[in-house]
Amino acid sequence: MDAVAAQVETAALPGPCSRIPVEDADFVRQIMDRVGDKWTLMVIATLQDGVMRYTELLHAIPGISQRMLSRTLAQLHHDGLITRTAYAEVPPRVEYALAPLGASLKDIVASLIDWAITHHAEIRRHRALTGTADNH
Amino acid sequence: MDAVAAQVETAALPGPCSRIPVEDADFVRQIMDRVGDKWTLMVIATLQDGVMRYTELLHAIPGISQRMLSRTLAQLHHDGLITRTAYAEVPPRVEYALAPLGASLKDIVASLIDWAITHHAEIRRHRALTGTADNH
DNA sequence: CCGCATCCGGCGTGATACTG
DNA sequence: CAGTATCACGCCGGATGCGG
Repeated sequence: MDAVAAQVETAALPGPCSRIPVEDADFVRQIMDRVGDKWTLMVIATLQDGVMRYTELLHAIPGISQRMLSRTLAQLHHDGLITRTAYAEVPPRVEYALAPLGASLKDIVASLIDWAITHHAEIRRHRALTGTADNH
Repeated sequence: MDAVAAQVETAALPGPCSRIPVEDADFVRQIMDRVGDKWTLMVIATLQDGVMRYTELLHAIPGISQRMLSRTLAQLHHDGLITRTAYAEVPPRVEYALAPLGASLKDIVASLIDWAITHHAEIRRHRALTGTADNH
């Protein structure tokens, strides 16, 4: 956990990055559109474990639909974050894994998950305080 | 890489998703639903600089609508990630800033942005290769 | 049989206009 | 200036069907 945190700090250290360069803001937004998607994050997080098949992912990510899984996998593959290996066999088998580019996101996503596990109780407490108002 | 092989073996173990504790998986998903939202990430990233007003945020985050900004700010405030300070004055003034809980996410979000800036060129290149950037 | 493209219903999302 | 109400559109999810 600390190792991961250290990596995060290392990545965040180049201080002046606190403000997003205006000329990069658009690119950042585009990337965030992909990476900042809940299913994308969940898929990458799940693929941390290694090679997985379509149905495995479908089962490992509760609540995701086949449509969204297919689309997310296609996007990730299209962006070069994951690799897709299809075996022309019977029964058919398709295996997904993190490409190097996706692996570079691994630590960050792991940090996010770590943060979620660490702070979810606190968030739920805050939600309870602010009022029941569970957002739609 | 040997590390990759190790991960494959880990995945081969019976049971999905060994990284995320099963009992926390649901919580992780819930948190990811919030944190894994593009606007949430953009708002937190923008608030890294410090205190900001509604219109400032609206202008600082290209493409966000008033509705989504209000909603996102309300959610973040509801979850205790940001603070909301309203001055009963004319003209009205509302200032938003990261709460300690949100500040704990700062480094991770900064890493994400850093990653986006570092790799967006590579992603765009992959997109061009995979097909004419055509999303069916 | 698994992987995934397609079709349709419902809801979240975004642009505009309006209120305090 | 800060935020809400309204409406039309586009995206998400579930079921179905097909190809390999």
